[in-house]
Amino acid sequence: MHTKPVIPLSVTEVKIACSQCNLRELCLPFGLDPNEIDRLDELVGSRRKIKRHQHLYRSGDPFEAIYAIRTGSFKTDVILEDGRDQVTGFQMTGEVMGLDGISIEHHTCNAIALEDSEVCVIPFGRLEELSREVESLQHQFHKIMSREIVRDHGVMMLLGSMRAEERLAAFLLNMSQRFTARGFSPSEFHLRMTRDEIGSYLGLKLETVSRAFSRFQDEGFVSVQQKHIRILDIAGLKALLNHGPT
Amino acid sequence: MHTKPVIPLSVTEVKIACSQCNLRELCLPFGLDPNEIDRLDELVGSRRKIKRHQHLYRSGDPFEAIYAIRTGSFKTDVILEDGRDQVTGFQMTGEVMGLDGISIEHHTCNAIALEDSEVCVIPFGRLEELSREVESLQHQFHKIMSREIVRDHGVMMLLGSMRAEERLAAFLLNMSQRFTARGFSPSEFHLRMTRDEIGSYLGLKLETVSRAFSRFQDEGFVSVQQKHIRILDIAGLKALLNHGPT
DNA sequence: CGCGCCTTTGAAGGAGCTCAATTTAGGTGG
DNA sequence: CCACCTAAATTGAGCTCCTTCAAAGGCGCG
Repeated sequence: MHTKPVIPLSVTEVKIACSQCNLRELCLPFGLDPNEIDRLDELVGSRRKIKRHQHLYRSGDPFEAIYAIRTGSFKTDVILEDGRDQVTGFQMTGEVMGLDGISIEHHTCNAIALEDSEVCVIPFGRLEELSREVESLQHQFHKIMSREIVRDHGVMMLLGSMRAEERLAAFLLNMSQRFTARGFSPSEFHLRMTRDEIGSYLGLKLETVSRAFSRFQDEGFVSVQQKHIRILDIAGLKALLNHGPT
Repeated sequence: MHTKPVIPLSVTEVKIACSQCNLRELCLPFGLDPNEIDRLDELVGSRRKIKRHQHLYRSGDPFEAIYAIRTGSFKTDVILEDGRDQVTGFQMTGEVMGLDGISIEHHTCNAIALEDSEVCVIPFGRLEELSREVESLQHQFHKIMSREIVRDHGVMMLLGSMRAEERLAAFLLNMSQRFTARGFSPSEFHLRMTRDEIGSYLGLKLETVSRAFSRFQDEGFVSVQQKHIRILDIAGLKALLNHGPT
């Protein structure tokens, strides 16, 4: 231990700054000038690594910070007293988690890593402080919260008025779009969640999800190999959505 | 007309101030000291009356302000290209509408009055401005946005994993609770929305809603006379929720 | 390489939907 | 003030889509 070699700056120890982060266009720094980003950097003190299947936070935990995903992905879920649970969202890099906790100063859902992941910890009190000084940060934060509300409305729409195959098509198109926004292929990606988790999110049983995947494959819309998805006919999937019931 | 008697201050012309508003405990002024409330008052310039079935705003309208309900009630809905629509929420006095518009600077849903109503118009730019100066206002605004997210998660839970009767029970209990918070009876109230609108919100057809109401009445949980509801057995309704599927 | 978890697929059953008829309430005009 | 008229609500019967229950296959991880 005493002979540990002196490495001036190991790669993993390099301070990861918002200004250097390639996710800044999706995340809190969006719209800030370099000076302001530096101030945000000071605020984002620590980062946390979360292993697959581990909780970032649990429902009931005191709320202290929000989290931006640097690497990996998460699901959030809500659990009822009787044991039923529902996945309320899947989060990807650059997305912010924990906003639900502001309301009652405790988290109201669980955040669980779908793969080994890393998040930036953003102490909420200090974020409010800084956003009182930096207008563009304040506005971007409000946009992020609002976006979450809009997203939730979309899910309500999906759960309330779409058939099983429409829900899955909407889900796949949404994933595709988010992968695209991160510089990945729009048509080929790897789902990190199980059929059961997709089903929970979409208000369907895992068997129904599996059957819908099979059906999409038979129809030539996608190629499905377990969690590996290749979209062959985006227009076809979109068409499924706009035809309404029956 | 010319002989109109001079009334120094007619009741309807009195400036309605946040500081005087009996909804302030539910609304934006919550947690502010009298001085701060006065500053908020200056910001809430105008009020708008909206007649039953009229729109407060429409999806696509440019976003300029958020709205706090002074009297009456509203529904918000989202409409898809294919014509399907879904009610995303019912809003009561003291609740804030329009938060979805912040994200893309346009409203993303319609807000429609369920009865003749009045709202306080809160210009959003000025709200951001003032909340940079008034910490407690900033925090209360964040709480209100967060509450909306939590509420939406609850609806997702309901739509994704509850049976028809559970959904209606949850809906009734939620209404009861919100009426209570406004000083009305927890057990007797008048619904302002139709069965069709309830159904849309709960992801059910209006016939299913109607049948569930009838069933609740047969079981002695509630007394239903069209829109007039009397809850006879709150515990019974709550028990419906905690029994899970099957 | 074996075990467990995830996924796929089949068959039967049920919750909620669709279609349809009737009743009721509330608003309007004579 | 009452009759009318339309919108909303109730109720029934058959059907559909999704669920449930069950079994087998496959992938990945230790």
